[in-house]
Amino acid sequence: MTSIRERNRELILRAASEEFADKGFAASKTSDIAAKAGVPKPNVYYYFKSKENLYREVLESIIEPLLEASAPFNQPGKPADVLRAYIRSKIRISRELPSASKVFASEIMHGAPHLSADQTAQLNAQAKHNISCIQGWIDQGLMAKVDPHHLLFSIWAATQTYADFDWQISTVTGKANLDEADYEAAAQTIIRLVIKGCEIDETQPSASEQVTNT
Amino acid sequence: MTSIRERNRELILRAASEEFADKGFAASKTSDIAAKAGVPKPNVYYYFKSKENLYREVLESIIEPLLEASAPFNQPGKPADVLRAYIRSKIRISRELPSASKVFASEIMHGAPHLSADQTAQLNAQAKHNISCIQGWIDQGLMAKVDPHHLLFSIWAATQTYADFDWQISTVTGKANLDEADYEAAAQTIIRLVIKGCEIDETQPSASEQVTNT
DNA sequence: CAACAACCTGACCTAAAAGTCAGATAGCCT
DNA sequence: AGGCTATCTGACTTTTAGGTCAGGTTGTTG
Repeated sequence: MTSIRERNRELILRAASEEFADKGFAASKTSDIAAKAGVPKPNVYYYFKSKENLYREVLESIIEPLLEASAPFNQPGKPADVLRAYIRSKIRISRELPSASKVFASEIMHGAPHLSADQTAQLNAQAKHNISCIQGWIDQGLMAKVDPHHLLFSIWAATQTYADFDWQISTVTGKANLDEADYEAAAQTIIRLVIKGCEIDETQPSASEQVTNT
Repeated sequence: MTSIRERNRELILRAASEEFADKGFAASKTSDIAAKAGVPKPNVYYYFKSKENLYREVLESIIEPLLEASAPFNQPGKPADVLRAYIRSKIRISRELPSASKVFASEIMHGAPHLSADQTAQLNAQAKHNISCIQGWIDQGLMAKVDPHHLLFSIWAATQTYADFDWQISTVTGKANLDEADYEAAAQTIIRLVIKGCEIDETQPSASEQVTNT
């Protein structure tokens, strides 16, 4: 059993996630990560070749959950149902993987210098798919003409914010940690904004009623 | 005229904003900032005592614009008008002060370790005011019962995202830089979500029609 | 119970980047 | 002009943190 290896890698990865989330890549010290994980510094280098490698593994750990959050878009469904499920997935990630979420956000903020071309492509492809899915709904007259790009940006931002800006959220709400009810209220607020915002205006003729040109 | 001083400070501050926004505080080198500003490194230390000081000044530069963005909440107005104006102010900041915005976001993400107690208090007081303003509208039956905290968080997130996650926005939209029309579309999308989301449901009795209990 | 591999560790090395300084130069005021 | 202050600068010091290594310990397998 190589469970020593797995256990230690896990400990270090977890410590690294928190440290990178707290301070960012550059400001995090491998010695602090080692201390937090309860192992001597050279062990960090024994299991992960370098600080950058360690960082990349942390980053990698969030990619799959992020892609999976788009699952609702990958099967047919009514706009409101898909969007609702998507928002809930996104909020769940912010809640359950706050450190990795923050690391990812920080990475994106600085231009994704550590993301591989492949990872970028995967995320981008999924985004493109979600956008065309929304555009399809609009074209079919199933939802209002809300710019799909900006709609998605708003959903990403509103859901990510619970991981990324947890300090601000804590400060403003006065709670050190949000509980189940808070996350539920957050999800419901975002869902309401999105679903109401996507509802077809009675005054606006739906696309399907309009003449199609070219 | 001490315009040499002012000019140089300005050059360095601008370079520092960009550098800190791009790479974050820890990963930014004072020598790079100096190079970008076109001055020798010791001049950076001559005008600003330390890297941290320089950072704090960059950070400070965004506080006032941020507080000012809440101006619509500080004068009477209908919910929809106030929220619309607020969203436009926020988007304008993301567009016109992208670097400082990013530095601020990064600072908040990492728990605001460089913000003074006073600055924190000011920002928090304004947030509290905006929240109670929204709560007031709800109590008066002027808008739907949307949790004011989460509503604000969503607005902050959705508007900030155009500065913070510009890389993502560029990648997904395929445009290196957003133009006037893109920002207008962004503003309109967010405004639509917020305003529709805050509209009173016909099925839900307004607060003013309900019995008040202590 | 060897002997082989995996794992652990304190002490060390090195590079990079923050910060300093002594002395040069330029602007400004009387 | 003379002198006083502000500004500039190359070369230097110091600190910090990433990374290494030789040798020890522990586990595992025939």
